[in-house]
Amino acid sequence: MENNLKSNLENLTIGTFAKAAGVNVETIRFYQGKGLLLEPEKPYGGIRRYDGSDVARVLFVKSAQRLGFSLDEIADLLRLEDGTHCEEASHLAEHKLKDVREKLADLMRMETALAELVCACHATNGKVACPLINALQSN
Amino acid sequence: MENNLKSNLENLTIGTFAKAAGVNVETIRFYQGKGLLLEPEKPYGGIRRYDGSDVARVLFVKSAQRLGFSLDEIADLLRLEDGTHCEEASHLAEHKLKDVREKLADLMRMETALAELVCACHATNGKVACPLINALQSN
DNA sequence: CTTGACTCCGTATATAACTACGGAGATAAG
DNA sequence: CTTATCTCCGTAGTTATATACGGAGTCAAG
Repeated sequence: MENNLKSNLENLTIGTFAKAAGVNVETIRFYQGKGLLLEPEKPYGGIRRYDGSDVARVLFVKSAQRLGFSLDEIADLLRLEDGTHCEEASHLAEHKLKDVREKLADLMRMETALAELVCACHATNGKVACPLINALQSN
Repeated sequence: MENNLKSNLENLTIGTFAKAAGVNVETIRFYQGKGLLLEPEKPYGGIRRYDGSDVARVLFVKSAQRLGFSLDEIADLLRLEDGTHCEEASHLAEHKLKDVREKLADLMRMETALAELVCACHATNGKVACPLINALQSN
Protein backbone atom coordinates (compact mmCIF):
# COMPACT_ATOMS: atom_id res chain seq x y z
CA MET A 1 0.00 0.00 0.00
CA GLU A 2 1.00 3.58 -0.66
CA ASN A 3 0.28 7.13 0.43
CA ASN A 4 -3.37 7.84 0.85
CA LEU A 5 -4.86 11.12 -0.31
CA LYS A 6 -3.52 12.44 -3.53
CA SER A 7 -1.86 9.25 -4.68
CA ASN A 8 -5.28 7.68 -4.71
CA LEU A 9 -6.08 9.87 -7.66
CA GLU A 10 -3.10 9.14 -9.86
CA ASN A 11 -2.82 6.70 -12.69
CA LEU A 12 -6.46 5.78 -12.70
CA THR A 13 -7.92 3.49 -15.30
CA ILE A 14 -11.14 4.69 -16.81
CA GLY A 15 -13.15 2.46 -14.50
CA THR A 16 -11.73 3.79 -11.25
CA PHE A 17 -11.79 7.28 -12.69
CA ALA A 18 -15.49 6.96 -13.42
CA LYS A 19 -16.15 5.58 -9.98
CA ALA A 20 -14.20 8.41 -8.36
CA ALA A 21 -16.21 10.94 -10.32
CA GLY A 22 -19.51 9.22 -9.60
CA VAL A 23 -20.44 8.60 -13.23
CA ASN A 24 -20.17 5.56 -15.43
CA VAL A 25 -17.53 4.74 -17.93
CA GLU A 26 -19.78 5.44 -20.88
CA THR A 27 -20.33 8.94 -19.64
CA ILE A 28 -16.58 9.53 -19.59
CA ARG A 29 -16.29 8.38 -23.18
CA PHE A 30 -19.29 10.46 -24.12
CA TYR A 31 -17.69 13.55 -22.58
CA GLN A 32 -14.47 12.83 -24.42
CA GLY A 33 -16.41 12.72 -27.64
CA LYS A 34 -17.98 16.08 -26.82
CA GLY A 35 -14.61 17.61 -26.04
CA LEU A 36 -15.40 18.10 -22.38
CA LEU A 37 -12.54 15.84 -21.42
CA LEU A 38 -9.27 15.20 -23.19
CA GLU A 39 -8.45 11.65 -24.05
CA PRO A 40 -5.03 10.92 -22.54
CA GLU A 41 -2.31 9.31 -24.64
CA LYS A 42 -2.59 5.59 -24.94
CA PRO A 43 0.79 3.94 -24.17
CA TYR A 44 1.32 1.73 -27.23
CA GLY A 45 -1.74 -0.47 -27.53
CA GLY A 46 -2.27 -0.18 -23.85
CA ILE A 47 -4.69 1.47 -21.48
CA ARG A 48 -5.23 5.17 -20.84
CA ARG A 49 -4.63 6.68 -17.42
CA TYR A 50 -6.42 9.49 -15.62
CA ASP A 51 -5.85 11.57 -12.51
CA GLY A 52 -7.40 13.95 -10.01
CA SER A 53 -7.68 16.84 -12.42
CA ASP A 54 -9.85 14.73 -14.68
CA VAL A 55 -12.05 13.86 -11.73
CA ALA A 56 -12.32 17.54 -10.82
CA ARG A 57 -13.34 18.34 -14.36
CA VAL A 58 -16.15 15.83 -14.36
CA LEU A 59 -17.37 17.05 -10.99
CA PHE A 60 -17.38 20.55 -12.39
CA VAL A 61 -19.43 19.46 -15.36
CA LYS A 62 -21.95 17.79 -13.08
CA SER A 63 -22.21 20.81 -10.81
CA ALA A 64 -22.66 23.20 -13.69
CA GLN A 65 -25.31 20.93 -15.11
CA ARG A 66 -27.28 21.07 -11.90
CA LEU A 67 -27.25 24.82 -12.32
CA GLY A 68 -28.93 24.57 -15.68
CA PHE A 69 -25.96 24.87 -18.02
CA SER A 70 -26.00 22.63 -21.06
CA LEU A 71 -22.98 20.55 -21.98
CA ASP A 72 -22.22 22.95 -24.80
CA GLU A 73 -22.26 25.91 -22.46
CA ILE A 74 -20.08 24.01 -20.05
CA ALA A 75 -17.65 23.31 -22.85
CA ASP A 76 -17.51 27.08 -23.36
CA LEU A 77 -16.82 27.61 -19.68
CA LEU A 78 -14.07 25.03 -19.71
CA ARG A 79 -12.48 26.63 -22.70
CA LEU A 80 -11.90 29.70 -20.56
CA GLU A 81 -9.45 27.63 -18.62
CA ASP A 82 -6.71 27.31 -21.15
CA GLY A 83 -5.56 30.90 -20.70
CA THR A 84 -5.05 31.52 -24.41
CA HIS A 85 -7.43 33.77 -26.35
CA CYS A 86 -7.66 36.00 -23.34
CA GLU A 87 -9.71 38.67 -25.07
CA GLU A 88 -12.27 36.15 -26.24
CA ALA A 89 -12.34 34.27 -22.98
CA SER A 90 -12.91 37.46 -21.10
CA HIS A 91 -15.88 38.29 -23.29
CA LEU A 92 -17.35 34.85 -22.80
CA ALA A 93 -16.80 35.03 -19.07
CA GLU A 94 -18.61 38.34 -18.88
CA HIS A 95 -21.52 36.89 -20.77
CA LYS A 96 -21.70 33.85 -18.54
CA LEU A 97 -21.41 36.09 -15.53
CA LYS A 98 -24.51 37.96 -16.61
CA ASP A 99 -26.20 34.61 -17.01
CA VAL A 100 -25.13 33.46 -13.59
CA ARG A 101 -26.33 36.66 -11.98
CA GLU A 102 -29.75 36.31 -13.54
CA LYS A 103 -29.97 32.77 -12.28
CA LEU A 104 -28.92 33.95 -8.87
CA ALA A 105 -31.69 36.52 -8.83
CA ASP A 106 -34.27 33.94 -9.86
CA LEU A 107 -33.06 31.47 -7.28
CA MET A 108 -33.17 34.06 -4.54
CA ARG A 109 -36.73 34.92 -5.42
CA MET A 110 -37.53 31.26 -5.41
CA GLU A 111 -35.85 30.77 -2.07
CA THR A 112 -37.93 33.56 -0.57
CA ALA A 113 -41.09 32.12 -2.01
CA LEU A 114 -40.35 28.63 -0.75
CA ALA A 115 -39.35 29.84 2.68
CA GLU A 116 -42.57 31.84 2.91
CA LEU A 117 -44.55 28.85 1.79
CA VAL A 118 -43.04 26.60 4.42
CA CYS A 119 -43.59 29.26 7.03
CA ALA A 120 -47.17 29.99 6.05
CA CYS A 121 -47.94 26.31 5.87
CA HIS A 122 -46.61 25.69 9.34
CA ALA A 123 -48.32 28.74 10.72
CA THR A 124 -51.79 28.48 9.31
CA ASN A 125 -52.04 24.79 8.59
CA GLY A 126 -54.51 25.81 5.94
CA LYS A 127 -54.96 27.11 2.47
CA VAL A 128 -52.14 29.27 1.21
CA ALA A 129 -51.78 30.97 -2.12
CA CYS A 130 -48.51 29.89 -3.63
CA PRO A 131 -46.06 32.77 -4.04
CA LEU A 132 -43.87 30.67 -6.24
CA ILE A 133 -45.15 31.57 -9.65
CA ASN A 134 -45.27 35.18 -8.66
CA ALA A 135 -41.67 34.99 -7.50
CA LEU A 136 -40.23 34.16 -10.86
CA GLN A 137 -42.69 36.35 -12.65
CA SER A 138 -41.49 39.63 -11.24
CA ASN A 139 -38.83 39.94 -13.89
CA MET B 1 -49.84 49.80 -16.96
CA GLU B 2 -49.64 47.28 -14.19
CA ASN B 3 -53.06 45.94 -15.05
CA ASN B 4 -52.51 46.29 -18.73
CA LEU B 5 -50.77 42.98 -19.00
CA LYS B 6 -53.47 41.13 -17.24
CA SER B 7 -56.46 42.54 -19.06
CA ASN B 8 -54.87 41.73 -22.38
CA LEU B 9 -54.64 38.15 -21.29
CA GLU B 10 -58.21 36.95 -21.10
CA ASN B 11 -60.01 34.46 -23.27
CA LEU B 12 -56.97 33.44 -25.24
CA THR B 13 -57.06 30.66 -27.75
CA ILE B 14 -54.19 28.23 -27.50
CA GLY B 15 -52.36 30.01 -30.29
CA THR B 16 -52.32 33.45 -28.72
CA PHE B 17 -51.67 31.87 -25.34
CA ALA B 18 -48.60 30.13 -26.71
CA LYS B 19 -47.40 33.34 -28.34
CA ALA B 20 -47.90 35.28 -25.12
CA ALA B 21 -45.89 32.70 -23.23
CA GLY B 22 -43.17 32.55 -25.85
CA VAL B 23 -43.52 28.85 -26.60
CA ASN B 24 -45.29 26.98 -29.34
CA VAL B 25 -48.64 25.36 -29.27
CA GLU B 26 -47.21 21.88 -29.18
CA THR B 27 -45.33 22.73 -26.01
CA ILE B 28 -48.58 23.80 -24.36
CA ARG B 29 -50.18 20.51 -25.24
CA PHE B 30 -47.13 18.64 -24.08
CA TYR B 31 -47.26 20.43 -20.72
CA GLN B 32 -50.94 19.59 -20.42
CA GLY B 33 -50.09 15.96 -20.98
CA LYS B 34 -47.48 16.15 -18.24
CA GLY B 35 -49.92 17.75 -15.82
CA LEU B 36 -48.01 21.01 -15.70
CA LEU B 37 -51.01 22.85 -17.08
CA LEU B 38 -54.68 22.09 -16.70
CA GLU B 39 -56.69 21.69 -19.83
CA PRO B 40 -59.61 24.12 -19.59
CA GLU B 41 -63.13 22.93 -20.25
CA LYS B 42 -64.04 22.77 -23.89
CA PRO B 43 -67.39 24.49 -24.49
CA TYR B 44 -69.39 21.83 -26.35
CA GLY B 45 -67.32 20.81 -29.31
CA GLY B 46 -65.69 24.20 -29.30
CA ILE B 47 -62.34 25.70 -28.52
CA ARG B 48 -60.59 26.00 -25.18
CA ARG B 49 -59.72 29.37 -23.70
CA TYR B 50 -56.77 30.43 -21.58
CA ASP B 51 -55.81 33.47 -19.52
CA GLY B 52 -53.00 35.31 -17.78
CA SER B 53 -52.60 32.76 -15.01
CA ASP B 54 -51.87 30.10 -17.59
CA VAL B 55 -49.27 32.34 -19.16
CA ALA B 56 -47.71 32.95 -15.76
CA ARG B 57 -47.56 29.23 -15.16
CA VAL B 58 -45.69 28.59 -18.39
CA LEU B 59 -43.29 31.43 -17.66
CA PHE B 60 -42.66 29.89 -14.26
CA VAL B 61 -41.94 26.53 -15.80
CA LYS B 62 -39.44 28.10 -18.18
CA SER B 63 -37.72 30.05 -15.43
CA ALA B 64 -37.45 27.05 -13.18
CA GLN B 65 -36.05 25.05 -16.06
CA ARG B 66 -33.28 27.57 -16.57
CA LEU B 67 -32.39 26.96 -12.97
CA GLY B 68 -31.86 23.28 -13.57
CA PHE B 69 -35.19 21.88 -12.39
CA SER B 70 -36.67 19.07 -14.43
CA LEU B 71 -40.29 19.16 -15.53
CA ASP B 72 -41.11 16.51 -12.93
CA GLU B 73 -39.58 18.60 -10.19
CA ILE B 74 -41.42 21.64 -11.47
CA ALA B 75 -44.64 19.67 -11.37
CA ASP B 76 -43.86 18.99 -7.71
CA LEU B 77 -43.30 22.68 -7.11
CA LEU B 78 -46.54 23.57 -8.79
CA ARG B 79 -48.43 21.06 -6.75
CA LEU B 80 -47.50 23.12 -3.71
CA GLU B 81 -49.79 25.77 -5.03
CA ASP B 82 -53.13 24.08 -4.55
CA GLY B 83 -53.10 24.59 -0.82
CA THR B 84 -54.37 21.13 0.01
CA HIS B 85 -52.06 18.54 1.57
CA CYS B 86 -50.39 21.27 3.54
CA GLU B 87 -48.26 18.90 5.57
CA GLU B 88 -46.97 17.18 2.48
CA ALA B 89 -46.48 20.42 0.58
CA SER B 90 -44.52 21.88 3.42
CA HIS B 91 -42.22 18.89 3.45
CA LEU B 92 -41.68 19.15 -0.27
CA ALA B 93 -41.07 22.87 -0.05
CA GLU B 94 -38.43 22.35 2.61
CA HIS B 95 -36.69 19.81 0.47
CA LYS B 96 -36.74 22.08 -2.57
CA LEU B 97 -35.54 24.93 -0.41
CA LYS B 98 -32.47 22.92 0.54
CA ASP B 99 -31.94 22.24 -3.12
CA VAL B 100 -32.31 25.87 -4.04
CA ARG B 101 -29.86 26.94 -1.35
CA GLU B 102 -27.25 24.50 -2.59
CA LYS B 103 -27.66 25.84 -6.07
CA LEU B 104 -27.36 29.35 -4.76
CA ALA B 105 -24.09 28.50 -3.07
CA ASP B 106 -22.72 26.91 -6.23
CA LEU B 107 -23.80 29.86 -8.32
CA MET B 108 -22.21 32.33 -5.97
CA ARG B 109 -18.94 30.46 -6.10
CA MET B 110 -19.24 30.44 -9.85
CA GLU B 111 -19.96 34.12 -9.94
CA THR B 112 -16.88 34.86 -7.89
CA ALA B 113 -14.77 32.68 -10.11
CA LEU B 114 -16.07 34.27 -13.30
CA ALA B 115 -15.67 37.77 -11.94
CA GLU B 116 -12.10 36.97 -10.95
CA LEU B 117 -11.43 35.52 -14.31
CA VAL B 118 -12.68 38.58 -16.14
CA CYS B 119 -10.69 40.77 -13.82
CA ALA B 120 -7.50 38.79 -14.07
CA CYS B 121 -7.87 38.60 -17.80
CA HIS B 122 -8.26 42.33 -18.14
CA ALA B 123 -5.43 43.00 -15.75
CA THR B 124 -2.71 40.71 -16.95
CA ASN B 125 -3.70 40.18 -20.54
CA GLY B 126 -1.92 36.91 -20.25
CA LYS B 127 -2.13 33.37 -19.05
CA VAL B 128 -4.50 32.83 -16.14
CA ALA B 129 -5.30 29.64 -14.30
CA CYS B 130 -9.03 29.10 -14.33
CA PRO B 131 -10.57 29.24 -10.86
CA LEU B 132 -13.83 27.85 -12.14
CA ILE B 133 -13.34 24.18 -11.57
CA ASN B 134 -11.93 24.93 -8.17
CA ALA B 135 -14.94 27.06 -7.39
CA LEU B 136 -17.47 24.29 -7.65
CA GLN B 137 -15.13 21.74 -6.22
CA SER B 138 -14.89 23.26 -2.75
CA ASN B 139 -18.03 21.53 -1.63
C1' DC C 1 -72.08 29.71 -47.23
C1' DT C 2 -67.53 29.67 -48.76
C1' DT C 3 -62.80 30.42 -47.56
C1' DG C 4 -58.77 30.63 -44.87
C1' DA C 5 -56.83 30.52 -40.50
C1' DC C 6 -57.03 28.23 -36.44
C1' DT C 7 -58.04 24.19 -33.11
C1' DC C 8 -58.08 19.33 -31.85
C1' DC C 9 -55.78 15.19 -31.35
C1' DG C 10 -52.97 11.38 -32.53
C1' DT C 11 -48.75 9.89 -34.17
C1' DA C 12 -44.08 10.59 -35.75
C1' DT C 13 -39.60 12.84 -35.72
C1' DA C 14 -35.81 15.58 -33.39
C1' DT C 15 -32.27 16.83 -29.93
C1' DA C 16 -29.54 16.42 -25.73
C1' DA C 17 -27.57 13.54 -22.67
C1' DC C 18 -26.82 9.52 -21.51
C1' DT C 19 -26.82 3.94 -21.10
C1' DA C 20 -26.38 -0.70 -22.84
C1' DC C 21 -24.15 -4.25 -25.61
C1' DG C 22 -20.71 -7.01 -27.64
C1' DG C 23 -16.43 -8.68 -29.48
C1' DA C 24 -11.50 -8.29 -29.37
C1' DG C 25 -7.44 -7.13 -26.88
C1' DA C 26 -4.85 -5.98 -22.34
C1' DT C 27 -3.68 -6.83 -17.34
C1' DA C 28 -3.39 -8.79 -12.64
C1' DA C 29 -4.02 -12.61 -9.43
C1' DG C 30 -3.22 -17.21 -8.66
C1' DC D 1 -0.20 -19.91 -18.30
C1' DT D 2 -4.94 -19.53 -17.23
C1' DT D 3 -8.75 -17.05 -16.11
C1' DA D 4 -11.46 -13.30 -14.47
C1' DT D 5 -11.86 -8.63 -14.97
C1' DC D 6 -11.11 -4.83 -17.17
C1' DT D 7 -10.37 -1.60 -21.47
C1' DC D 8 -11.28 -0.16 -26.24
C1' DC D 9 -14.36 1.17 -29.62
C1' DG D 10 -18.30 1.10 -32.45
C1' DT D 11 -23.08 0.90 -32.72
C1' DA D 12 -27.66 0.76 -30.90
C1' DG D 13 -31.22 1.80 -27.41
C1' DT D 14 -33.34 5.01 -23.72
C1' DT D 15 -35.25 9.12 -21.33
C1' DA D 16 -36.57 13.85 -21.16
C1' DT D 17 -38.08 17.58 -23.63
C1' DA D 18 -39.76 19.19 -27.12
C1' DT D 19 -41.32 19.88 -32.66
C1' DA D 20 -43.44 18.56 -36.85
C1' DC D 21 -47.26 16.62 -39.58
C1' DG D 22 -51.82 15.75 -41.08
C1' DG D 23 -56.72 15.08 -41.34
C1' DA D 24 -61.03 16.54 -39.47
C1' DG D 25 -63.70 19.95 -37.00
C1' DT D 26 -64.63 25.09 -35.78
C1' DC D 27 -64.87 30.04 -36.24
C1' DA D 28 -65.12 34.71 -38.23
C1' DA D 29 -64.86 37.68 -42.38
C1' DG D 30 -66.47 38.62 -46.67
